[in-house]
Amino acid sequence: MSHTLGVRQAQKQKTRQALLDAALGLLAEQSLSSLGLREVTRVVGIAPAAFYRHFKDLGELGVALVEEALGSLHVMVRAILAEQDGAEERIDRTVAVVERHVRAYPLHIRFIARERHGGVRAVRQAIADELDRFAEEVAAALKSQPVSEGWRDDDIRMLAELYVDRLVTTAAALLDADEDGAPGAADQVVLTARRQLRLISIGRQHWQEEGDLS
Amino acid sequence: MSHTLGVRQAQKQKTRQALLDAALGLLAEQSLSSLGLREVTRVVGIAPAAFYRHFKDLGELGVALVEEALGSLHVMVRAILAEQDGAEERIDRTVAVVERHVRAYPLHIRFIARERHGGVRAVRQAIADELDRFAEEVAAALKSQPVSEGWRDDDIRMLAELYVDRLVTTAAALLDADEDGAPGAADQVVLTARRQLRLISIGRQHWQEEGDLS
DNA sequence: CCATCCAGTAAACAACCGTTCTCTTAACTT
DNA sequence: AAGTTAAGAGAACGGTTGTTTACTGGATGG
Repeated sequence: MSHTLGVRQAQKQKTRQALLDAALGLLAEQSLSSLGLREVTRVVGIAPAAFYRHFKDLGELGVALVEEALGSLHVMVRAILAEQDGAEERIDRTVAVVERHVRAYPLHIRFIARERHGGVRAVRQAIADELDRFAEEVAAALKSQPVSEGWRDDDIRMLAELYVDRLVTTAAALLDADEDGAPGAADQVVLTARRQLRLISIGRQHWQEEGDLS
Repeated sequence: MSHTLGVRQAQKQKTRQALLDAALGLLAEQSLSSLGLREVTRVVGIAPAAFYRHFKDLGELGVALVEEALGSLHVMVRAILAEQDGAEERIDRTVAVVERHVRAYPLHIRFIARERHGGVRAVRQAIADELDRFAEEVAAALKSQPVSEGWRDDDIRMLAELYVDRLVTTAAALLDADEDGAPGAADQVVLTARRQLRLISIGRQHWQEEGDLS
Protein backbone atom coordinates (compact mmCIF):
# COMPACT_ATOMS: atom_id res chain seq x y z
CA MET A 1 0.00 0.00 0.00
CA SER A 2 1.32 3.48 0.90
CA HIS A 3 0.29 5.14 -2.32
CA THR A 4 2.73 7.98 -3.03
CA LEU A 5 -0.11 10.46 -2.51
CA GLY A 6 0.69 12.45 -5.64
CA VAL A 7 2.81 15.55 -6.04
CA ARG A 8 -0.31 17.63 -6.21
CA GLN A 9 -1.86 16.77 -2.87
CA ALA A 10 1.52 16.65 -1.21
CA GLN A 11 2.22 20.26 -2.14
CA LYS A 12 -1.24 21.28 -1.03
CA GLN A 13 -0.80 19.73 2.37
CA LYS A 14 2.56 21.40 2.60
CA THR A 15 1.20 24.92 2.21
CA ARG A 16 -1.74 24.01 4.38
CA GLN A 17 0.69 23.11 7.12
CA ALA A 18 2.61 26.31 6.41
CA LEU A 19 -0.60 28.25 6.97
CA LEU A 20 -1.18 26.47 10.26
CA ASP A 21 2.38 27.11 11.39
CA ALA A 22 2.31 30.76 10.41
CA ALA A 23 -0.99 31.31 12.19
CA LEU A 24 0.23 29.53 15.30
CA GLY A 25 3.30 31.74 15.37
CA LEU A 26 1.29 34.91 15.02
CA LEU A 27 -1.12 33.75 17.70
CA ALA A 28 1.67 33.81 20.23
CA GLU A 29 1.03 37.50 20.65
CA GLN A 30 -2.56 38.06 19.66
CA SER A 31 -5.85 36.24 19.75
CA LEU A 32 -7.58 34.45 16.93
CA SER A 33 -10.38 36.94 16.51
CA SER A 34 -7.89 39.70 15.80
CA LEU A 35 -5.77 37.63 13.45
CA GLY A 36 -5.91 38.74 9.83
CA LEU A 37 -6.18 36.47 6.83
CA ARG A 38 -3.70 38.60 4.89
CA GLU A 39 -1.36 38.59 7.84
CA VAL A 40 -1.13 34.82 7.68
CA THR A 41 -0.71 34.54 3.93
CA ARG A 42 1.96 37.23 4.03
CA VAL A 43 4.08 35.13 6.39
CA VAL A 44 3.62 32.02 4.27
CA GLY A 45 4.39 33.94 1.12
CA ILE A 46 1.27 33.23 -0.90
CA ALA A 47 -1.49 35.45 -2.25
CA PRO A 48 -4.39 36.27 0.09
CA ALA A 49 -6.88 34.58 -2.21
CA ALA A 50 -4.99 31.30 -2.02
CA PHE A 51 -6.07 30.99 1.59
CA TYR A 52 -9.56 29.96 0.48
CA ARG A 53 -8.16 26.87 -1.22
CA HIS A 54 -7.48 25.46 2.26
CA PHE A 55 -9.94 27.03 4.70
CA LYS A 56 -13.09 29.00 4.16
CA ASP A 57 -12.55 30.88 7.38
CA LEU A 58 -9.98 31.72 9.99
CA GLY A 59 -12.31 29.95 12.37
CA GLU A 60 -11.94 26.77 10.37
CA LEU A 61 -8.18 27.12 10.56
CA GLY A 62 -8.56 27.58 14.30
CA VAL A 63 -10.44 24.32 14.66
CA ALA A 64 -7.70 22.55 12.74
CA LEU A 65 -5.18 24.04 15.15
CA VAL A 66 -7.13 22.69 18.09
CA GLU A 67 -6.86 19.15 16.80
CA GLU A 68 -3.18 19.56 16.12
CA ALA A 69 -2.54 21.10 19.53
CA LEU A 70 -4.41 18.61 21.66
CA GLY A 71 -3.49 15.52 19.71
CA SER A 72 0.05 15.14 20.95
CA LEU A 73 -0.68 15.84 24.60
CA HIS A 74 -3.49 13.37 24.37
CA VAL A 75 -1.24 10.41 23.62
CA MET A 76 1.37 11.39 26.16
CA VAL A 77 -1.01 11.52 29.08
CA ARG A 78 -2.70 8.36 27.89
CA ALA A 79 0.65 6.62 28.25
CA ILE A 80 1.01 7.88 31.80
CA LEU A 81 -2.45 6.77 32.82
CA ALA A 82 -1.70 3.25 31.63
CA GLU A 83 1.21 2.95 34.06
CA GLN A 84 0.68 1.14 37.33
CA ASP A 85 3.00 2.76 39.84
CA GLY A 86 2.24 4.45 43.14
CA ALA A 87 0.38 7.73 43.57
CA GLU A 88 3.44 9.79 44.42
CA GLU A 89 5.45 8.53 41.46
CA ARG A 90 2.57 9.06 39.11
CA ILE A 91 2.22 12.66 40.21
CA ASP A 92 5.89 13.36 39.64
CA ARG A 93 5.84 11.76 36.22
CA THR A 94 2.65 13.53 35.20
CA VAL A 95 3.99 16.94 36.10
CA ALA A 96 7.26 16.11 34.36
CA VAL A 97 5.41 15.18 31.19
CA VAL A 98 3.43 18.40 31.29
CA GLU A 99 6.60 20.38 31.82
CA ARG A 100 8.37 18.74 28.93
CA HIS A 101 5.37 19.19 26.71
CA VAL A 102 5.12 22.89 27.48
CA ARG A 103 8.77 23.32 26.57
CA ALA A 104 8.37 21.31 23.38
CA TYR A 105 5.17 22.93 22.12
CA PRO A 106 4.79 26.29 23.85
CA LEU A 107 2.77 27.77 20.99
CA HIS A 108 0.23 24.98 21.19
CA ILE A 109 -0.27 25.55 24.89
CA ARG A 110 -0.57 29.29 24.41
CA PHE A 111 -3.16 28.78 21.76
CA ILE A 112 -5.30 26.43 23.81
CA ALA A 113 -5.15 28.56 26.94
CA ARG A 114 -5.98 31.69 24.97
CA GLU A 115 -8.77 30.38 22.82
CA ARG A 116 -10.41 28.18 25.41
CA HIS A 117 -12.49 31.19 26.39
CA GLY A 118 -11.67 33.22 23.29
CA GLY A 119 -13.89 35.11 20.92
CA VAL A 120 -14.51 32.45 18.28
CA ARG A 121 -17.39 30.18 19.14
CA ALA A 122 -16.43 27.27 16.88
CA VAL A 123 -12.94 27.11 18.34
CA ARG A 124 -14.21 27.32 21.92
CA GLN A 125 -16.55 24.45 21.17
CA ALA A 126 -13.79 22.37 19.59
CA ILE A 127 -11.57 22.83 22.63
CA ALA A 128 -14.40 22.04 25.01
CA ASP A 129 -15.23 18.85 23.11
CA GLU A 130 -11.62 17.76 23.05
CA LEU A 131 -11.12 18.42 26.76
CA ASP A 132 -14.32 16.55 27.43
CA ARG A 133 -13.05 13.46 25.64
CA PHE A 134 -9.86 13.93 27.57
CA ALA A 135 -11.71 13.94 30.89
CA GLU A 136 -13.61 10.85 29.82
CA GLU A 137 -10.38 8.97 29.23
CA VAL A 138 -8.97 10.07 32.56
CA ALA A 139 -12.16 8.96 34.25
CA ALA A 140 -11.89 5.53 32.66
CA ALA A 141 -8.31 5.21 33.87
CA LEU A 142 -9.20 6.34 37.38
CA LYS A 143 -12.04 3.87 37.55
CA SER A 144 -9.76 0.93 36.97
CA GLN A 145 -7.60 1.85 39.94
CA PRO A 146 -8.17 0.05 43.25
CA VAL A 147 -8.64 3.35 45.13
CA SER A 148 -11.83 3.96 43.21
CA GLU A 149 -13.59 0.92 44.65
CA GLY A 150 -17.15 1.81 45.52
CA TRP A 151 -17.04 5.25 43.91
CA ARG A 152 -20.05 6.63 42.13
CA ASP A 153 -19.49 7.20 38.42
CA ASP A 154 -20.19 10.90 38.55
CA ASP A 155 -17.83 11.33 41.47
CA ILE A 156 -15.10 9.75 39.37
CA ARG A 157 -16.04 12.07 36.58
CA MET A 158 -15.84 15.15 38.79
CA LEU A 159 -12.41 14.02 39.96
CA ALA A 160 -11.29 13.52 36.37
CA GLU A 161 -12.43 17.03 35.48
CA LEU A 162 -10.53 18.36 38.45
CA TYR A 163 -7.38 16.65 37.23
CA VAL A 164 -7.71 17.74 33.60
CA ASP A 165 -8.42 21.27 34.62
CA ARG A 166 -5.40 21.28 36.85
CA LEU A 167 -3.17 20.06 34.06
CA VAL A 168 -4.32 22.75 31.67
CA THR A 169 -3.97 25.45 34.29
CA THR A 170 -0.53 24.22 35.28
CA ALA A 171 0.63 24.16 31.68
CA ALA A 172 -0.52 27.74 31.15
CA ALA A 173 1.08 28.91 34.40
CA LEU A 174 4.31 27.20 33.44
CA LEU A 175 4.31 28.96 30.12
CA ASP A 176 3.75 32.34 31.76
CA ALA A 177 6.54 31.62 34.20
CA ASP A 178 8.90 30.71 31.39
CA GLU A 179 8.44 33.88 29.42
CA ASP A 180 8.42 36.12 32.46
CA GLY A 181 12.16 35.62 32.55
CA ALA A 182 12.19 35.24 36.33
CA PRO A 183 14.75 32.50 37.05
CA GLY A 184 13.06 30.29 39.67
CA ALA A 185 9.48 30.96 38.62
CA ALA A 186 9.02 27.82 36.57
CA ASP A 187 10.38 25.57 39.30
CA GLN A 188 8.00 27.18 41.74
CA VAL A 189 5.07 26.39 39.47
CA VAL A 190 6.16 22.78 39.19
CA LEU A 191 6.53 22.48 42.95
CA THR A 192 3.12 23.99 43.58
CA ALA A 193 1.49 21.79 40.96
CA ARG A 194 2.94 18.66 42.54
CA ARG A 195 1.67 19.59 45.98
CA GLN A 196 -1.76 20.48 44.66
CA LEU A 197 -2.01 17.13 42.94
CA ARG A 198 -0.83 15.46 46.13
CA LEU A 199 -3.52 17.21 48.14
CA ILE A 200 -6.15 16.11 45.66
CA SER A 201 -4.80 12.58 45.85
CA ILE A 202 -5.09 12.63 49.63
CA GLY A 203 -8.62 13.93 49.41
CA ARG A 204 -9.35 11.09 47.05
CA GLN A 205 -8.10 8.47 49.48
CA HIS A 206 -10.31 9.73 52.28
CA TRP A 207 -13.29 10.58 50.12
CA GLN A 208 -15.56 7.85 51.36
CA GLU A 209 -15.18 8.43 55.07
CA GLU A 210 -17.96 11.01 54.87
CA GLY A 211 -18.15 12.64 58.34
CA ASP A 212 -16.31 15.94 57.98
CA LEU A 213 -16.53 18.83 60.41
CA SER A 214 -14.55 22.01 60.52
CA MET B 1 -18.28 67.21 52.92
CA SER B 2 -19.39 65.49 49.68
CA HIS B 3 -18.46 68.29 47.32
CA THR B 4 -20.87 68.23 44.39
CA LEU B 5 -17.98 67.36 42.10
CA GLY B 6 -18.91 69.89 39.42
CA VAL B 7 -21.14 69.44 36.40
CA ARG B 8 -18.05 69.21 34.24
CA GLN B 9 -16.32 66.26 35.85
CA ALA B 10 -19.62 64.53 36.48
CA GLN B 11 -20.41 64.52 32.78
CA LYS B 12 -16.94 63.31 31.96
CA GLN B 13 -17.19 60.38 34.34
CA LYS B 14 -20.58 59.63 32.88
CA THR B 15 -19.32 59.17 29.32
CA ARG B 16 -16.25 57.38 30.64
CA GLN B 17 -18.56 54.89 32.29
CA ALA B 18 -20.56 54.72 29.07
CA LEU B 19 -17.38 53.79 27.22
CA LEU B 20 -16.64 51.06 29.75
CA ASP B 21 -20.18 49.70 29.52
CA ALA B 22 -20.22 49.75 25.74
CA ALA B 23 -16.87 48.00 25.54
CA LEU B 24 -17.94 45.37 28.07
CA GLY B 25 -21.05 44.68 26.06
CA LEU B 26 -19.14 44.28 22.83
CA LEU B 27 -16.61 42.05 24.56
CA ALA B 28 -19.31 39.49 25.22
CA GLU B 29 -18.75 38.19 21.73
CA GLN B 30 -15.20 39.11 20.81
CA SER B 31 -11.88 39.58 22.51
CA LEU B 32 -10.21 42.80 23.47
CA SER B 33 -7.47 42.66 20.87
CA SER B 34 -10.05 42.60 18.09
CA LEU B 35 -12.21 45.33 19.58
CA GLY B 36 -12.21 48.55 17.61
CA LEU B 37 -12.00 52.03 19.05
CA ARG B 38 -14.56 53.31 16.60
CA GLU B 39 -16.81 50.40 17.41
CA VAL B 40 -16.98 51.50 21.02
CA THR B 41 -17.53 55.18 20.37
CA ARG B 42 -20.24 54.33 17.86
CA VAL B 43 -22.22 52.51 20.53
CA VAL B 44 -21.81 55.35 23.01
CA GLY B 45 -22.73 57.91 20.39
CA ILE B 46 -19.66 60.13 20.48
CA ALA B 47 -17.00 60.98 17.93
CA PRO B 48 -14.03 58.59 17.65
CA ALA B 49 -11.58 61.29 18.62
CA ALA B 50 -13.38 61.89 21.91
CA PHE B 51 -12.18 58.50 23.08
CA TYR B 52 -8.73 59.93 23.68
CA ARG B 53 -10.11 62.29 26.30
CA HIS B 54 -10.59 59.26 28.53
CA PHE B 55 -8.10 56.57 27.53
CA LYS B 56 -5.03 56.68 25.38
CA ASP B 57 -5.49 53.07 24.38
CA LEU B 58 -7.98 50.27 24.30
CA GLY B 59 -5.51 48.48 26.53
CA GLU B 60 -5.90 51.20 29.12
CA LEU B 61 -9.65 50.81 28.97
CA GLY B 62 -9.14 47.09 29.43
CA VAL B 63 -7.16 47.61 32.60
CA ALA B 64 -9.92 49.84 33.94
CA LEU B 65 -12.39 47.06 33.18
CA VAL B 66 -10.28 44.60 35.15
CA GLU B 67 -10.52 46.74 38.26
CA GLU B 68 -14.25 47.17 37.82
CA ALA B 69 -14.79 43.47 37.21
CA LEU B 70 -12.77 42.09 40.08
CA GLY B 71 -13.67 44.74 42.61
CA SER B 72 -17.16 43.51 43.40
CA LEU B 73 -16.30 39.82 43.61
CA HIS B 74 -13.43 40.76 45.86
CA VAL B 75 -15.63 42.16 48.60
CA MET B 76 -18.17 39.37 48.36
CA VAL B 77 -15.67 36.59 48.89
CA ARG B 78 -13.94 38.59 51.59
CA ALA B 79 -17.22 38.57 53.48
CA ILE B 80 -17.47 34.80 53.18
CA LEU B 81 -13.96 34.21 54.37
CA ALA B 82 -14.66 36.22 57.50
CA GLU B 83 -17.46 33.85 58.51
CA GLN B 84 -16.76 31.16 61.06
CA ASP B 85 -19.04 28.26 60.23
CA GLY B 86 -18.23 24.66 59.39
CA ALA B 87 -16.44 23.49 56.25
CA GLU B 88 -19.53 22.06 54.58
CA GLU B 89 -21.61 25.19 55.12
CA ARG B 90 -18.82 27.41 53.92
CA ILE B 91 -18.53 25.44 50.70
CA ASP B 92 -22.23 25.72 50.01
CA ARG B 93 -22.27 29.43 50.71
CA THR B 94 -19.18 30.07 48.63
CA VAL B 95 -20.58 28.30 45.60
CA ALA B 96 -23.88 30.09 46.09
CA VAL B 97 -22.12 33.44 46.12
CA VAL B 98 -20.23 32.60 42.96
CA GLU B 99 -23.44 31.50 41.29
CA ARG B 100 -25.27 34.67 42.24
CA HIS B 101 -22.36 36.78 41.12
CA VAL B 102 -22.20 35.11 37.72
CA ARG B 103 -25.88 35.78 37.22
CA ALA B 104 -25.56 39.39 38.35
CA TYR B 105 -22.45 40.30 36.35
CA PRO B 106 -22.09 37.79 33.52
CA LEU B 107 -20.21 40.24 31.30
CA HIS B 108 -17.60 40.83 33.96
CA ILE B 109 -16.96 37.12 34.32
CA ARG B 110 -16.78 36.64 30.56
CA PHE B 111 -14.30 39.42 30.30
CA ILE B 112 -12.01 38.08 33.02
CA ALA B 113 -12.09 34.52 31.74
CA ARG B 114 -11.44 35.67 28.19
CA GLU B 115 -8.68 38.15 28.82
CA ARG B 116 -6.89 36.23 31.54
CA HIS B 117 -4.86 34.60 28.80
CA GLY B 118 -5.84 37.06 26.11
CA GLY B 119 -3.80 38.95 23.59
CA VAL B 120 -3.18 42.19 25.49
CA ARG B 121 -0.20 42.01 27.80
CA ALA B 122 -1.18 44.90 30.07
CA VAL B 123 -4.60 43.42 30.72
CA ARG B 124 -3.20 39.95 31.36
CA GLN B 125 -0.82 41.46 33.88
CA ALA B 126 -3.56 43.43 35.58
CA ILE B 127 -5.70 40.31 35.98
CA ALA B 128 -2.75 38.28 37.24
CA ASP B 129 -1.90 40.94 39.81
CA GLU B 130 -5.48 41.17 40.98
CA LEU B 131 -5.86 37.40 41.29
CA ASP B 132 -2.58 37.32 43.15
CA ARG B 133 -3.84 39.79 45.74
CA PHE B 134 -6.97 37.69 45.85
CA ALA B 135 -4.99 34.54 46.64
CA GLU B 136 -3.03 36.41 49.29
CA GLU B 137 -6.24 37.36 51.07
CA VAL B 138 -7.55 33.83 50.89
CA ALA B 139 -4.26 32.56 52.26
CA ALA B 140 -4.50 34.94 55.21
CA ALA B 141 -8.01 33.76 55.95
CA LEU B 142 -7.02 30.10 55.68
CA LYS B 143 -4.11 30.62 58.02
CA SER B 144 -6.34 31.89 60.81
CA GLN B 145 -8.41 28.72 60.73
CA PRO B 146 -7.67 25.98 63.29
CA VAL B 147 -7.23 23.35 60.54
CA SER B 148 -4.13 25.15 59.34
CA GLU B 149 -2.23 24.56 62.60
CA GLY B 150 1.34 23.57 61.82
CA TRP B 151 1.07 24.26 58.09
CA ARG B 152 3.96 25.75 56.19
CA ASP B 153 3.26 29.17 54.74
CA ASP B 154 3.84 28.14 51.16
CA ASP B 155 1.59 25.14 51.58
CA ILE B 156 -1.17 27.48 52.68
CA ARG B 157 -0.40 29.64 49.69
CA MET B 158 -0.61 26.72 47.27
CA LEU B 159 -3.96 25.77 48.79
CA ALA B 160 -5.19 29.34 48.42
CA GLU B 161 -4.18 29.36 44.76
CA LEU B 162 -6.02 26.09 44.28
CA TYR B 163 -9.16 27.61 45.75
CA VAL B 164 -8.99 30.86 43.78
CA ASP B 165 -8.35 28.99 40.60
CA ARG B 166 -11.29 26.74 41.23
CA LEU B 167 -13.59 29.70 41.82
CA VAL B 168 -12.60 31.37 38.58
CA THR B 169 -12.93 28.14 36.63
CA THR B 170 -16.30 27.40 38.18
CA ALA B 171 -17.57 30.87 37.39
CA ALA B 172 -16.55 30.50 33.75
CA ALA B 173 -18.06 27.03 33.50
CA LEU B 174 -21.27 28.28 35.03
CA LEU B 175 -21.44 31.06 32.49
CA ASP B 176 -20.92 28.64 29.62
CA ALA B 177 -23.60 26.36 31.01
CA ASP B 178 -26.04 29.26 31.27
CA GLU B 179 -25.75 30.37 27.70
CA ASP B 180 -25.67 26.86 26.29
CA GLY B 181 -29.38 26.77 26.90
CA ALA B 182 -29.26 23.22 28.24
CA PRO B 183 -31.71 23.12 31.15
CA GLY B 184 -29.86 21.21 33.88
CA ALA B 185 -26.34 22.17 32.86
CA ALA B 186 -25.88 24.97 35.37
CA ASP B 187 -27.07 22.84 38.29
CA GLN B 188 -24.65 20.15 37.25
CA VAL B 189 -21.78 22.63 37.33
CA VAL B 190 -22.79 23.78 40.81
CA LEU B 191 -23.00 20.21 42.04
CA THR B 192 -19.61 19.31 40.61
CA ALA B 193 -18.03 22.46 42.03
CA ARG B 194 -19.33 21.67 45.51
CA ARG B 195 -17.96 18.15 45.42
CA GLN B 196 -14.62 19.30 44.12
CA LEU B 197 -14.33 21.81 46.92
CA ARG B 198 -15.34 19.12 49.37
CA LEU B 199 -12.65 16.80 48.08
CA ILE B 200 -10.07 19.55 48.43
CA SER B 201 -11.31 20.22 51.94
CA ILE B 202 -10.89 16.56 52.83
CA GLY B 203 -7.40 16.54 51.41
CA ARG B 204 -6.67 19.57 53.51
CA GLN B 205 -7.77 17.84 56.70
CA HIS B 206 -5.50 14.87 56.11
CA TRP B 207 -2.61 16.83 54.64
CA GLN B 208 -0.21 16.38 57.51
CA GLU B 209 -0.48 12.65 57.87
CA GLU B 210 2.19 12.21 55.22
CA GLY B 211 2.44 8.50 54.53
CA ASP B 212 0.56 7.93 51.29
CA LEU B 213 0.79 4.87 49.12
CA SER B 214 -1.25 3.93 46.11
C1' DC C 1 -18.76 89.74 33.20
C1' DC C 2 -15.05 88.02 30.89
C1' DA C 3 -11.09 85.11 29.88
C1' DT C 4 -9.79 80.33 30.25
C1' DC C 5 -10.34 75.57 29.96
C1' DC C 6 -11.57 71.28 27.92
C1' DA C 7 -15.07 67.47 26.48
C1' DG C 8 -16.69 66.56 22.29
C1' DT C 9 -17.19 67.58 16.91
C1' DA C 10 -16.15 67.11 12.11
C1' DA C 11 -13.27 66.14 8.42
C1' DA C 12 -9.46 64.29 6.38
C1' DC C 13 -5.43 60.92 6.15
C1' DA C 14 -3.03 56.82 4.67
C1' DA C 15 -3.15 52.05 5.74
C1' DC C 16 -5.21 47.92 5.92
C1' DC C 17 -8.92 44.63 5.65
C1' DG C 18 -11.87 40.39 3.51
C1' DT C 19 -13.66 38.99 -0.68
C1' DT C 20 -14.39 38.47 -5.69
C1' DC C 21 -12.90 38.18 -10.07
C1' DT C 22 -10.00 36.47 -14.16
C1' DC C 23 -5.90 34.33 -15.55
C1' DT C 24 -1.78 31.18 -15.52
C1' DT C 25 0.48 26.96 -15.19
C1' DA C 26 1.69 22.61 -13.71
C1' DA C 27 -0.06 18.09 -12.27
C1' DC C 28 -3.41 14.76 -13.15
C1' DT C 29 -6.57 11.68 -16.11
C1' DT C 30 -7.80 9.04 -20.07
C1' DA D 1 -0.81 13.47 -26.65
C1' DA D 2 -4.78 16.02 -25.60
C1' DG D 3 -8.03 17.54 -22.23
C1' DT D 4 -9.27 18.42 -17.52
C1' DT D 5 -8.48 19.92 -12.91
C1' DA D 6 -7.09 22.87 -9.32
C1' DA D 7 -3.40 25.65 -6.54
C1' DG D 8 -1.91 29.85 -6.67
C1' DA D 9 -1.13 34.82 -8.77
C1' DG D 10 -2.59 39.36 -9.33
C1' DA D 11 -5.51 43.13 -9.44
C1' DA D 12 -9.41 45.47 -8.12
C1' DC D 13 -13.63 46.54 -4.96
C1' DG D 14 -15.85 48.96 -1.15
C1' DG D 15 -15.41 49.40 3.50
C1' DT D 16 -13.29 50.05 8.01
C1' DT D 17 -9.57 51.18 10.91
C1' DG D 18 -6.52 54.42 14.25
C1' DT D 19 -4.85 58.96 14.55
C1' DT D 20 -4.27 63.94 13.70
C1' DT D 21 -5.86 68.34 12.93
C1' DA D 22 -8.61 72.67 13.68
C1' DC D 23 -12.92 73.82 15.51
C1' DT D 24 -17.00 74.90 18.79
C1' DG D 25 -19.54 75.90 22.85
C1' DG D 26 -20.71 75.43 27.47
C1' DA D 27 -18.98 75.00 32.32
C1' DT D 28 -15.44 77.22 35.38
C1' DG D 29 -13.08 80.42 38.24
C1' DG D 30 -11.24 85.11 39.03
